[in-house]
Amino acid sequence: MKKYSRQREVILESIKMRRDHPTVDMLYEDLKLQIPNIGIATIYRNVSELCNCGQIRKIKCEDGVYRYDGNEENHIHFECNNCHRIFDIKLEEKESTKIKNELQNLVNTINAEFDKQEIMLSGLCEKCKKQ
Amino acid sequence: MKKYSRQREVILESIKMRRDHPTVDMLYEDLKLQIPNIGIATIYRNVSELCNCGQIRKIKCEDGVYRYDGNEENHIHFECNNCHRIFDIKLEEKESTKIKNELQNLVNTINAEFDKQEIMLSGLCEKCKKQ
DNA sequence: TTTATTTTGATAATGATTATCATTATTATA
DNA sequence: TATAATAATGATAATCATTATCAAAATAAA
Repeated sequence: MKKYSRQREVILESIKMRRDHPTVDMLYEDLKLQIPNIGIATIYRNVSELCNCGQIRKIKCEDGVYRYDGNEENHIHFECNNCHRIFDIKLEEKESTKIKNELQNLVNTINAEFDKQEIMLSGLCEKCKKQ
Repeated sequence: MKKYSRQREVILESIKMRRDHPTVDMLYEDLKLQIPNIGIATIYRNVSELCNCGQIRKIKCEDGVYRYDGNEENHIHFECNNCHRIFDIKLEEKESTKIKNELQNLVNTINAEFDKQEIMLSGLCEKCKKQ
């Protein structure tokens, strides 16, 4: 049974708003401004819950700290090896289904049932490659 | 300057041999049989080094623990949501270049410089979907 | 062989995440 | 509406993978 909480609402709203793939700590710093006595454990609990019910995505980065993503568009991720920011690369509908089909075919080769995908690219972002 | 060590040699050999994407702990348990007094810090140090020089790959799984992969073939990963094993899905040369080209095009849309990719799929493996 | 340098193993420190638990907030019911 | 039942919170302790430290051992160079 899911019970309403203002904390969960504010956490979800913040993640959906932001495009910088925040860590729990980043969310904590930000949300303290709205709910000064919010506990960091509450944020851990809720991002975990929100991932489970598919409202946000968890992404694993090079530094090993989880980041959270509320972008609902079809997209893949690009992490810069230098500044370690994560960029969303939007997929057009056509591209997205094309990639999904290719991946589905690959999954068929091991007779598995395909559910989710996470494509993480890395290299140098536009800014960092100019140095 | 890289100095030889038997430990590093044995660690690399074990990772290249295995196809089960071992964690550091799994490697530790195994390698103790060959080098009984090996320290777990030595394994951490060396897998990290071997990743940096591109001899093996590090993969991040759902449980947050790093696993290591010495498979040199072009492949992507599939993690079973039930048994949490990780399967390699081999890419034929043609497929591999096709995917790389598609990803290259996507990276171009954000003007970044493409270096590496990691495609992680998930769902149910052949065995687990039969239950 | 001697010296310089790197690696090792043991272990302490770190840091992100999870577990615990009394208190508080939300929902259901009388 | 008041009360009981249940779930969520905040504080903090516990966990656990990984990293840092450092004296001793191994390797390479002189």
